[in-house]
Amino acid sequence: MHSKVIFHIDVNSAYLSWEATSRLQNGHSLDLRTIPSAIGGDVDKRRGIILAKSIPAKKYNIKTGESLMEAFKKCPDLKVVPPNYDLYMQCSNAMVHILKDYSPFIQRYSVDECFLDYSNMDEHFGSPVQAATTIQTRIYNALGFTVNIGISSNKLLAKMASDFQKPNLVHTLFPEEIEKKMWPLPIGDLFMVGKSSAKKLLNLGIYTIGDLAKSNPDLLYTHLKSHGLLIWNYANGMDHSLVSKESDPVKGIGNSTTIPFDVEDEKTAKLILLSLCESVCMRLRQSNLSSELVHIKIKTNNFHSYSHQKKLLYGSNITHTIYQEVCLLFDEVWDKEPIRQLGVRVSNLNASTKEQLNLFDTTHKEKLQRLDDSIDSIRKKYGNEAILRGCFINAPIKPFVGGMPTKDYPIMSSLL
DNA sequence: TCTGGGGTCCTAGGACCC
DNA sequence: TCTGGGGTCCTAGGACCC
Repeated sequence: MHSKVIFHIDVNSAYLSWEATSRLQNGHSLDLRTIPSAIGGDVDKRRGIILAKSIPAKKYNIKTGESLMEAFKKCPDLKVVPPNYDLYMQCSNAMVHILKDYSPFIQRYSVDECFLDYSNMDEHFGSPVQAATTIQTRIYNALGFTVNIGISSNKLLAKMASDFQKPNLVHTLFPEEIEKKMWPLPIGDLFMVGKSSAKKLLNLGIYTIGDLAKSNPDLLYTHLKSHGLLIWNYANGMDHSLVSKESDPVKGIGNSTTIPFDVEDEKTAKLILLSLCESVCMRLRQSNLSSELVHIKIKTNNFHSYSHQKKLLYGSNITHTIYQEVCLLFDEVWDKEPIRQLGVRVSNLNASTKEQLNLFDTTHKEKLQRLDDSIDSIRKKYGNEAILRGCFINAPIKPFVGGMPTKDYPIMSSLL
């Protein structure tokens, strides 16, 4: 009847569930999911926002993205725990490992969300709802956390369905159910309708997803350009994107950091930029890529952001080279306002080849490249802070800033 | 005492070329 | 004195996602 059957698997309150599960496995008796709790950053380091919350915390109207201070005002007893990204990656991998038993077509959409193509699989694991229920139970029994699973004939509808009532539920949203299940929802619930689009739509008298579906696409184009047509299609349940096994090639690599204090001098700013370049360039090299476009971003202490970018004549992944370009960009654009956050990003990526180094200055560049290679291998062996540039000694700056998605974690069950 | 960090895609405006 | 239009590339900024 349905040509395709797509599942969207979404971990309920992922960071918080994973932390709760991990604590139970490590002998804690309290389940964080049963009390008002949240995963949050460090207030002292000016990173104090809510990253995830428990369902009891949700009842206090605590929202992801708001500051811890606001959250404490709503719920003084809120239990806040710092994030642990390594744990999240392990849990995510363990879940995918299970999902692979039910279809070869799985797309990791984020650390806590997957699409799975269940088309023509009924004879193996039963009807879509039966299979989804089986998957849910297996994940809970093996790994200790709950997921919502949305089922439909395309990815958009499956994703919308997994967002219905939570936790630990399976929902369908086939095209014939759109009118009843999706159209009454407020416009902001639609995938790809954020704050800004919602505001424009409200001004046009469009309040629900149904209103949007029935609106005139020409009008939408006038006010929201191509994005208007995209969300009109979504409101009508139309999406033809495929569950893609291979993850898209990386388009860019970046790291940014909020500094615990306002930076008012060039020297400190450049130290931070160097530490960002260290992590960005190491990631570049690990992917065997080089970059032809370097980009920096500055956020001031009053939250004004601006950026600057530059094309390179030749691709590079050498820390020293990228750092020099970053410094030039910084000098060209910094307006001397106190800095809260700095970011470095590289894009226009190509497979790195050593040939481009032969054009000129060969010995110098080869030396730098060998330096990077040795630093990389030391860090790989002994950790990112095992080796650091002399300028970081006695400086109040971490010599290596930035998260790196780490691969090849053992699956979780082997840790339990 | 406010307000993270990792991404992708789109658009407007200017430069430049024919 | 007036005054084309098509195309591409580049940049900065904004919107959206998790």
